[in-house]
Amino acid sequence: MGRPSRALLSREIIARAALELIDAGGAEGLTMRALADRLGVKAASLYNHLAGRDELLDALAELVNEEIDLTPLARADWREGLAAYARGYRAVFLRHPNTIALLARRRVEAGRQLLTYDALLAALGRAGLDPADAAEAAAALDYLVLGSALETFSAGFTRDSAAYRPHHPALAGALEASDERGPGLDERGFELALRLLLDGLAARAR
Amino acid sequence: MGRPSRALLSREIIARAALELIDAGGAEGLTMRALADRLGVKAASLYNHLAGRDELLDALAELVNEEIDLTPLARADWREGLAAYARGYRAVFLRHPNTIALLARRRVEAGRQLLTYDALLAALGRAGLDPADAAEAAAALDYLVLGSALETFSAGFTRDSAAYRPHHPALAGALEASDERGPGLDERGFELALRLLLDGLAARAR
DNA sequence: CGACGAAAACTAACTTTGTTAGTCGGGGAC
DNA sequence: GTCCCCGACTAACAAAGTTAGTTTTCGTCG
Repeated sequence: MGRPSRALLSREIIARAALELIDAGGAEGLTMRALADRLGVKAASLYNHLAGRDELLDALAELVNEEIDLTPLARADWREGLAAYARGYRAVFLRHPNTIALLARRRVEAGRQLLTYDALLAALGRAGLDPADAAEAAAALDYLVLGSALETFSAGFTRDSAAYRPHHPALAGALEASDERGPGLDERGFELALRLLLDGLAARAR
Repeated sequence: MGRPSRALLSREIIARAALELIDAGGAEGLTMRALADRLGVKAASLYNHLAGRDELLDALAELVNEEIDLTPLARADWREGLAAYARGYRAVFLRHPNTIALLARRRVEAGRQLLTYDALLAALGRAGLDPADAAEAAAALDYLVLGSALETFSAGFTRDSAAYRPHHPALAGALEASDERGPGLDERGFELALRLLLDGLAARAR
């Protein structure tokens, strides 16, 4: 075949196809051959644009991280800004749940990461925290946001809540009471944690 | 060779060797052949005890989760109990950081997981939360604990804090101020989040 | 304008890894 | 004492990541 008139691939095109593949078929579906197939190309061609699978995952991590909206961090109302940022972060991983296993613990494109933390710390400064407190608060927020993105608390409880009563009464009672508030325990738990954290920071800032 | 006088392997022996391998050499080092080598055995023999690699990861997840000390959750002082549990959980993953990528999003041995959540919810009930609030609080704690176990906030900042000043002034200021409090930003951030969460829950319980 | 080198696709094949099939020998059950 | 099952083995396959070497096109430099 030889070189085509116009390039069929690019780092970004490949990463987008990889994300689609993972969203549709889970993390195990992502193989170099399957990815090449989806792009109408042979696996070896991918290596003209990426050093290997590991760099593919880097590109994927970049792509997903770019979906996170940083603009809320610039808002004048620091509290609403931090909350909106945290919700947006969580939403991205709810949209791409299958990427989590692949991207957990992967260091993100440095530039964007630094930008994010700088904006986060600036917002915390605006909240009235001194810089050392702001550093700790940023770490705290980071933990909450990442944890809530990774974990689905309620997914582990597949049975009817009554079935837990014999051996796990506290669990059964909590699940039943939560059901009466409607679905969305995960989200309510996230919102609770977010509120308590921001309340605490506001109090500390005074 | 035929069958040996006494079995060389067992599900648990294999899982322990796998954990050692991962702790020493990272997640990529865990291959069926390398694992068998470490046990003085051939790879195929592992399949007499495990259905496959996936079940090996299940066994590994069990092993790591068993390291988490649940006894604090039974303490009369609910607050100290929850804090000690959370610290212990985090400590386990600090001890086995390389397992995180493998075990994130993996459902844990059902029995122990249910036991944990039941104890967690009982402690929250003792704190005075009504059951529906307790469910949300358990999710919130879960997020914090998992997030802080997975992420090392400060690991991304390898340069001297002054080097960030030109482009990321808020970040530079926060890192410098934090350094003056000594090392351990990650831990301080975790402790901050934990304190604020527990404070908030205590207030809500009243 | 023509030659040349780099880029980007290809084919073919190698290596590593997970896994399965089938073999062999020791120990407990009858 | 015989039987048979368990748990080790050897051999081999398939899938996946990767590399080598080929071909064709494009852009650039005389």
